[in-house]
Amino acid sequence: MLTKWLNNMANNKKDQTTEQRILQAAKKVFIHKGMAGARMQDIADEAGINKAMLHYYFRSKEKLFEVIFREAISNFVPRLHAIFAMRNSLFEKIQVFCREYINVLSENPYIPLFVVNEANKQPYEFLNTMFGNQKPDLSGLLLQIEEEIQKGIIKPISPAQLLLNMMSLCIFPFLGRPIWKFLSGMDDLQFNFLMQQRNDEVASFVINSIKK
Amino acid sequence: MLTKWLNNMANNKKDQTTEQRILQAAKKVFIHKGMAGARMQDIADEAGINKAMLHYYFRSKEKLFEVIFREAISNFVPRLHAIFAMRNSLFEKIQVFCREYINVLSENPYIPLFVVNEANKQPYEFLNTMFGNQKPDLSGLLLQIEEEIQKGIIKPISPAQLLLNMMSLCIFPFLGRPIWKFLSGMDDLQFNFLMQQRNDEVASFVINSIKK
DNA sequence: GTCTATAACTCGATAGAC
DNA sequence: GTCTATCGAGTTATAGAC
Repeated sequence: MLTKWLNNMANNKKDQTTEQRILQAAKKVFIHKGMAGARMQDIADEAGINKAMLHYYFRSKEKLFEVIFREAISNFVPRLHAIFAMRNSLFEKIQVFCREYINVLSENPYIPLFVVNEANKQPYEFLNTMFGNQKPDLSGLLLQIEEEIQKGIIKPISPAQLLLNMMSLCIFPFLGRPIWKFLSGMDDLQFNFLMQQRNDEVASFVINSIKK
Repeated sequence: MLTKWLNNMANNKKDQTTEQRILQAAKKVFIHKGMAGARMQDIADEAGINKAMLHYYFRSKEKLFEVIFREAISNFVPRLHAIFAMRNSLFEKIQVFCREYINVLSENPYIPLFVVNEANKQPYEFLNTMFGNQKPDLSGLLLQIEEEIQKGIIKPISPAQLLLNMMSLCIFPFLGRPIWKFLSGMDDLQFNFLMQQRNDEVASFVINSIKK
């Protein structure tokens, strides 16, 4: 057990357990090709093992996919819930929303494409599973926006549009990354720098737009 | 020929040629399931014809996909090029950019997911084909932003971030549509209304944020 | 042009030796 | 635990009658 744990700590391929190598390979292949496009053979090749081993460890392609997916969102969804449940001033909320969102996605840059694809195929079923049958409650935030407009603190704007704007600004770059790199000619290093910079700037961009 | 043309004009299924019905069905299925997830049987069923007819008209699944895709972007890409090539004031440019972008995508709401997916699989090859080996030139717009900041017309902002913001605000809603519908509880009608409203509001949102 | 039947192939899954 | 070999379901693609 200790040996296994020690092995787990090493990132070196040779020191990884087969199970870990499979998980790492599957993640990569599923992200690039999606559930339908991914082949067990691709995953086996990527992991440098035999196809039969995949079934030995995870029984089926579907189960393997599920493990990957649950691991990916297990850390992600609670943080989303937390963001929507916060009780701060609107400007603070916007700041935390953007920072947390971009941080979470920077750590898991493949999640947006993954989620967007599955959600497009099986919206209700997939998203329900993803959010553990408990969808984040937007109404608190939407109501707060409404109130701040009434009070004259921010400029009039449709609360739904404002929230959609925030989501767009935080999520899109991770979906459009290859397109942006192609158009701008940036390399990975430059793109990552852009994302880091963005972490500070997005909230300001939103707040600048609505503050009086 | 005239008869065929007249047939083309009718949207009624019975008056369409088999070829048209296949294309329409294929579009629908490919959008919902992606290239890998789509089944020729699904397309045949959707078109109300036999599977063999698909091959009679388009030889292979790959060729059919290609036809759908080329048709989809043939109208799309030139308009993108035009947007970047415009010679107006920055605020006018932002307005046209957002309006044109959202208009184009409202007419082809499936393109973003399509492009984002393909671009993630084969960035360079795919995007080059898509843009006809002639990538839109961002530098004009980026330079103009730089200049307006120097002149003190707009607040300081990284030109790249500003452009990425505009793209995010215009494109993301079409990718995140099912997620947004799930979270907000909106139906298709409400969502489409949101997009129409957005057409007017996005440019204002951007301009509000950067104008002094 | 359209259909039925079936060949050819891909891919997930399993059996069984080591 | 790991491998090779192979099965069987599901799919793309084609042959051939009408």
